Order: sequence, then C-alpha cells, then structure tokens
Amino acid sequence: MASLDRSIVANVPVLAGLNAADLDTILRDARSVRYPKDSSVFDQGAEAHSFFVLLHGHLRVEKTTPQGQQIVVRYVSAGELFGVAQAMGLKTYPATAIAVVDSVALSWPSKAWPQLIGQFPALAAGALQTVGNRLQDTQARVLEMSSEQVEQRVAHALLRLAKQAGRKVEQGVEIDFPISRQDVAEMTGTTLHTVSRILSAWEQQGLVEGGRQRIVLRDPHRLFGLAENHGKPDGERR
Amino acid sequence: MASLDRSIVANVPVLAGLNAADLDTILRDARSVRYPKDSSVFDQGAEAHSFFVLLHGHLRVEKTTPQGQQIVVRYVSAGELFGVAQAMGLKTYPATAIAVVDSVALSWPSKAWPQLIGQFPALAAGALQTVGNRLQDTQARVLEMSSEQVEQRVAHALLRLAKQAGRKVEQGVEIDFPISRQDVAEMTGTTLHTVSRILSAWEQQGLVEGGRQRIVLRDPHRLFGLAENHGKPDGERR
DNA sequence: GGTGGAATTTGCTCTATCGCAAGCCCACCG
DNA sequence: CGGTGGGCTTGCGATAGAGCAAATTCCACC
Repeated sequence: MASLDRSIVANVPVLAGLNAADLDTILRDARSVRYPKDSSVFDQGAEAHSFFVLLHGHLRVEKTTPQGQQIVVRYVSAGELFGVAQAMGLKTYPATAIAVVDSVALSWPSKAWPQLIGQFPALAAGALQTVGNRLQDTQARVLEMSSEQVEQRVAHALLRLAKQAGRKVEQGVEIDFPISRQDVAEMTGTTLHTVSRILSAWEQQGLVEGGRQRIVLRDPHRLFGLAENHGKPDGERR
Repeated sequence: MASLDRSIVANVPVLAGLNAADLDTILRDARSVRYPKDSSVFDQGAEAHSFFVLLHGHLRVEKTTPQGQQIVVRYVSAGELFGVAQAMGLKTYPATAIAVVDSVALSWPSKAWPQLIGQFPALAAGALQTVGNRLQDTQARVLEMSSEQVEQRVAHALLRLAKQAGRKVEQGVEIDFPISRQDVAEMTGTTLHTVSRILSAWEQQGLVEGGRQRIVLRDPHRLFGLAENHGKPDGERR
C-alpha cells in the first residue's frame, strides 16, 4: 500500500521536492479513505481533526452564512492538499467539503502537522504555496465580482472549471463532474435563474451545450472573448 | 538598532515563538525603511524582491485589472507581515502597497526566505497562519458580496476597519488613517456615489460622522445591527 | 413502463444600484 | 487671502439582474 500510494502521490505538487525516504515517513501516518458521491469529507464548524490530499475524484467546498446563504468556495481535484484549517490556525473547518463523485483521499491527523513541518521544511513551503495560490484565486474572484457583469463572471468561471477539470470530448470540453446551474450561480455570486438564462442564450449561439448537471464548452475560444470584452455585443471591442 | 528593533518586534505575531537569539539572527538580514505618505512600498507586477514587516503606519493594498478597475485588497497595520509573494510561489507582486500615512517597515530580501524557514520552522508556521487568515478574510468577503446588499457590506467594512485601526475619540471610534469614500467603495464592490449616499443617510441618523477622508463611528453597536439584519427598517428583526 | 421530485427554463415585474451631471466645500498653495 | 483642485454630495434617469411564478423536462427509482 505504501508503494501504491507513493506512485499515486508522485504528482501531488505539495509533496514534490521530497525524497522517497521522507515520503515514506510522511505516508506512514496517513490513512486512505473512500468518500462516496454526495458524502461530506468534513463539515463547516466541525473540529479540524485532519488534513487531506485528494487522490481521486472531485470535491465541492462550500461555505454557508448564518442566514443560510451558500457559496461554492472552490472545487478540489486529485492531487490537491485541502482541509489544512489547523495549519492556518483555525480550530474548526471554515467550510464544508462534499464529494461530487466517488472520491478517495489520504488523511493525516492535524496534530501531526507541526511535527511534520518541523521535520520537512519543504512541506511547509508547499503548503504555503498552496494556500497562497488559493488566496490569489480568491482575490481575483473579488476583483471579478467588483468589476465584471454576471455574464463575464460566468464565462470566467466555466473557463476556469474547464481548465481545472475539463475532459476533451468530440463536442468540445466537458466539465468532468456533475455541476448544477445553482452551483455555477454560487460560484459567481448570482442566481440560478440568471445562470440558466445565460446558458440558454449561449446554447443558442453554439457556445456551450447543457444538460442536467452537465456543461460542455463547444467553443472555449469565443467564450473567452466574451469573458474579456466588456460584454460589447461584438464589433466594437477595444 | 538591533535591540530597538527587538523591542518593537516583540508584538509581531508572525515572529512570536522565536527566542531572542533566533530573532537576532533573523533581524540581522533586515533593513528598516521609511515610506512617506502616498509613496508605494511595492508595485503590482514588479519583481518580488523583498518581504516586509510593518513597524509603523498603515498601508493600503490595491489591485488593478488590466482595464484599470481597482479594488482595495486590504489595509496593513503595524505588526503585520506583508509582501510575501515569493514565498507563495509568485515571481511578482500581485498588488500594490501604498503608505496612507508615513510608515516604517522592516524588509528582507525574498531570497533569504527559503533559508529562514528551513532554519526556523516557527516562521513558516507563522507565515502560513498569516496567509491563512488573509484567505479567510477574503473568502468572507466573497460571501458578503454574494449575499449582502451594499449597505450591509459597507457597515461590515467600517466595523472591520474600526476593529483593525480604530482610535477611540470622544465621539466614538475614528478610523485611524485617511480614507476616502472611493476607498470604501473599492473595499465593498460599489461606487463612490453609493457610499456617499449611505454615509449621508447614516450621518442623519447619528450613526457616523464623516469628513474629508475621515470617518468616525458614533454608534458601532447600532451599525452592527444594520450589518447583521437583512436591512429591515427596524422593528421586525428576527 | 410509470411516476415523483429535482433540475431547468422562461416570462414578467420590481428595485437596488449604477452612471451621469451638476454643484458644493474645504484644505492647501502661492 | 483669493484661487483651485480634489473630495464630497445630491438629483435624476436607466437598467442589470433579482424575485416570483409556472410550466417543462429528465432522471432515478419503483
């Protein structure tokens, strides 16, 4: 199992820069767990007992306000470190992680973290980068929400999803897990209705192809144009 | 100078958990620099040659879109670590930092970072927490922008500013540095005009007191009510 | 093969907020 | 001490997009 893990773990960015022996040491403390579709890996507000690396599948990370409003913070794909709440100084998870397809993750007890980074500085550096990237993404999202209209934001979101979890199909690029209009709305700060309208319009223009919890980008390039331009109907881009 | 620095640095969270000897070692590589009001500490897109700890003053960190739209990412107060772009794996600064009052910062060459965290794991842990907190704040901001109306967002923003950089005055709590309506707008994803209208209304209700680049919260408690409630005109809060 | 509920689509109305335009006021400069 | 420019206020449309309602489609499961 350790050797199996080692090969799977080979392309986990945060563990890069560690030699085989160190990797073994680290993996010794890990447990591999299966999460069936729609089950939660951890829940917002729960004690942050573990941190994880996703080996297989996709997770949706969502955050809920006291009033019940919800947003999708991000999607986690295989190879990513997640659930590092404790390392960031939190006692509880700030969000909920849900498997959107059957998934498998390695988990470590949070209390092993201080010792691990003491022993393997590369791990700390990796974690810092992971969190740093996440911060960049989130700030970019704030910038988008402040400066772009809904249509552009949706276009950006879909392109990002396609990049992160796109699967080439005959028709274009399909997002590789079930995702509803509601989910897209919660990623872009709008409503289910507006997303539906936008996708319908795009479908008519042959930009995307939709379905129940399914989105295929037929013309990513033209979509990108939409995302960049100020929504100008075409012809007078600057 | 080293001893002066050491006493100032005593309440820098990210350096807590280091003994005097280690602190000396770390401070040996640092330079102390003065940044006059309105000067920039670093610029978005410039090579990330240094990271910093703010000793004195306040900075505004802002990010600009290719199209020129701008947002205020956050304000930095004394004691905070900032400019850690390189540690997060970036080659260039993702934002611009500008002194809003005369300020002083310690700076280290970015290239010293890997060695420092190798030598002092506590430093890595501290940086991770700093960045983690920032991530939490930014995600909270996304949540706010998705779920709240402008008035609530402005209320929240002011309360946060008051907490971070509030100074008690006879009239209430004053934000301890010059901040324009435009700045508040760029923190909350709205426009100068809307912020002005909101503050005017609040001023009439005795909630705040305004001025040129100046905001005093006269009744933080009632403001908090505004921020929490769904903007209900009062009387039917739940 | 039928069926119930979730996901989606779509029309219509309503409004919060933007965008523009104009004028004001104060702090600082010369 | 008057001038001026930056910051602020305010009125008035215009509108993107939210909210509500209802119909439709599509599975998943019986």
